[in-house]
Amino acid sequence: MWMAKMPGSGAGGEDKPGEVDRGELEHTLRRVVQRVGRPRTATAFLEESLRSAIVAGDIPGGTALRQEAVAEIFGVSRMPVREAIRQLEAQGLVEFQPHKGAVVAAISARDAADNWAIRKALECAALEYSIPGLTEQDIMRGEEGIAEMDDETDFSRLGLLNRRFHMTLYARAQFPGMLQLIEKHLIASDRYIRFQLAALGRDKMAQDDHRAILTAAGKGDAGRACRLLASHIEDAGRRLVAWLKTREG
Amino acid sequence: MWMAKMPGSGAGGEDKPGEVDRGELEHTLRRVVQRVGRPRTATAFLEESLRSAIVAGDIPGGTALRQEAVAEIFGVSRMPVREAIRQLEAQGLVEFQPHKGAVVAAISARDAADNWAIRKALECAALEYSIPGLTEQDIMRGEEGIAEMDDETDFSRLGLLNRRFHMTLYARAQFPGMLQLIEKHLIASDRYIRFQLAALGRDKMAQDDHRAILTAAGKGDAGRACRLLASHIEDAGRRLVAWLKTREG
DNA sequence: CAATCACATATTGGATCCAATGTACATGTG
DNA sequence: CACATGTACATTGGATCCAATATGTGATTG
Repeated sequence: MWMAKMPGSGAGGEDKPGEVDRGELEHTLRRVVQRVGRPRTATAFLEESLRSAIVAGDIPGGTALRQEAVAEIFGVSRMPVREAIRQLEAQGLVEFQPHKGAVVAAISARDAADNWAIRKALECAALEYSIPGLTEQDIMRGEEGIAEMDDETDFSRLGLLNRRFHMTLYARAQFPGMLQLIEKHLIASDRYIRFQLAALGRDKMAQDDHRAILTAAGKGDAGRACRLLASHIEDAGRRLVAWLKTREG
Repeated sequence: MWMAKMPGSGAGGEDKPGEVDRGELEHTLRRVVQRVGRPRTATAFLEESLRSAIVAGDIPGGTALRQEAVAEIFGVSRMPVREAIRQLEAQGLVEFQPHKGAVVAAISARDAADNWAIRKALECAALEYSIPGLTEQDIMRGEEGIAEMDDETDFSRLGLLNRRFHMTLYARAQFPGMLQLIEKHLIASDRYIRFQLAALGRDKMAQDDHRAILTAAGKGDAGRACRLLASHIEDAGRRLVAWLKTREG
């Protein structure tokens, strides 16, 4: 059984400068293992775990993912690690170079700008498609989501709640692939949001935006709702990118 | 062996600009080979080949991709096949089930509607970002592209030219990730366009659309260009989806 | 002394083998 | 006869081994 022999083998923690701290990576990954549970294949399990750890910021950008190290930590061979890393590369979470290996994609102002521009385009379109189909129940769920966010103090859950709120707005759009693409980019933006939250604290204005958007959507006023959503995303993106640029420079 | 080795590839490979005469030949050779698309790894080679074959319609939707069979055809082991299939799955070109295998994603009206909705949202946004930066040279290149499409009779090249034309329109948007996403969906839509072309023949109206969009973009009239592009994509999508639905039902 | 080359080492890419899983078909039982 | 079960086969998942490639270090040579 591939998960049985987790502990024991990799205890010797040698930390060379400029490389991954094996002990720390091992520790965080083990925590993630608990959270994710065990799916049908080792590859899927690794993919879930690594993605979760990356978007949660547990593995910082720039970290090299050595196949052998990851394999030992999870108690599997290098092969499922390779396949999982391939998948993560296609999802843009790691950068990969043949014969050199994979590193966790670094957080950058450029990527953030990209992500927010894409989100703005897709989410506004999805909202427009979704509004005619929104039910009162959807609106109620949105209000509950906003209230939950008001009460939430844990930054890591805040990202999840924010994502869920946005997705409820678009839930009635007829395009499942579009929704999947949006969710993927919302997950990616979680990394950035959490980064900013940790440094600047939470942003009260976002909640006002959320309320206004939901109200407009509830009235079926697609034009107003889309304009509000556009500036909601654009403002957040602009603030984030500006802050990241000061950090980079 | 599945590919020829590069001559002299073992050397240090540092390219010093200026006087070093020796390494220049090697360097230029390497660049040429790279532009032509020399695959660095078997996995990359398989991914390219399979994607090209799927997009071109050489492998029809629904076809099961047996790892062993593909491996034999390409003269490699199953492992690079597995990794390539993983990548294709992440790109949405094949559907994958654990322990069952991969099948080429089927063409469906539903997926087409999804693809066109996503493209409309993303391409309109990209055009708006790009227009302020468009140069006269870009416009000229667009005109050349339109002319090339007028003359082209080969359907498979027509898709490439159409894609290139669209991408020139968006080339000046500062969001590389957005452009990459658009190109990915343009490639996916090639499958559908080719399908339709083969059945219905080519669509003359699209060329009029292209000219009108390019003219508006050349004048810097972003509003008009975006409206035209939106209806260009929407019309084509609607016609395609309607046609696919009659085929399915 | 600088540049280059040769060699050692670490890491990934690919091949082959074995195990696990799913499917099809035959067989037994109500 | 319908349905459950067991078994054989096909196919994929994972482990281990070997080969190819990149990188770092020290010797050599001009």
